[in-house]
Amino acid sequence: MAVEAVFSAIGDPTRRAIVERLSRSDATVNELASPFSMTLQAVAKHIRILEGAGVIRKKKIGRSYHCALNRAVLTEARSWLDDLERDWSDRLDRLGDFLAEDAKSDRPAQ
Amino acid sequence: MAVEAVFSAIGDPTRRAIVERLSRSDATVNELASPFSMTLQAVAKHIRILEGAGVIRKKKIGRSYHCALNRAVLTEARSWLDDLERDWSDRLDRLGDFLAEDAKSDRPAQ
DNA sequence: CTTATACTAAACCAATTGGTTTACTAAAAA
DNA sequence: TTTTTAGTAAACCAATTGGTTTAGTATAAG
Repeated sequence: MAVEAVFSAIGDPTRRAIVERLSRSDATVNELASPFSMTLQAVAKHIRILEGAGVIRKKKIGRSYHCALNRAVLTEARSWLDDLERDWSDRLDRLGDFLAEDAKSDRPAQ
Repeated sequence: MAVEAVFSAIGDPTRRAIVERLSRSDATVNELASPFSMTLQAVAKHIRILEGAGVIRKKKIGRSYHCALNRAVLTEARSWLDDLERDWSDRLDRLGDFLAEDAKSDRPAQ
């Protein structure tokens, strides 16, 4: 599916917190919202974005909505990073890193 | 360190394209900008965001700026996803998935 | 020296985002 | 039945974002 949507979904700190929370246990929308100072509606919006990206699934049980992570999509995101690192490593094995000497300084170039 | 900034940085499609491009070879700001229809300045802004997040490094050589991926930070992002998946899997091993197809009336864990 | 190149810096603008409030519905509790 | 709970839906708003243009700086080429 869309790795596109996944990264942009977990790019938001609130949504990453929700995802982390769900990695520990499934939870209802209310349970997910309670740690935040924002309104339930705001959190519900974030949840819908995560749902739209396929990061989580939601299911109505009684009058509450239970949420759970969708492993497949998260695995896809990880694969994107895996592939990236592999391509990068392969290339370095062949060519060497012309920026290697600067690797220690984190400062942006000027 | 700031997985925060990393995910929000690669949450943008233009910036992900830049990162993918850099996984194949290092490149100058001009080289990175050329495939895009937007202005050089717009791409330069994206590059600065990636740099600020620690995803890439930039170095002035002559009058051009050369960019390269910063493996460490990308690895961190991958670790976040790894940890997430590990926590999630561990929990499922212990509890089972209440959203699994036949939908038992399992209460969500706290 | 003069001009072109490869950028950076900053002002500016429209569209998107993240939040609010207000209003609604379905299910459980009293 | 009436009320409360657990949400959804939508209008609305301020701040951020992603783009532009204009202007400036350092280096290389003519």
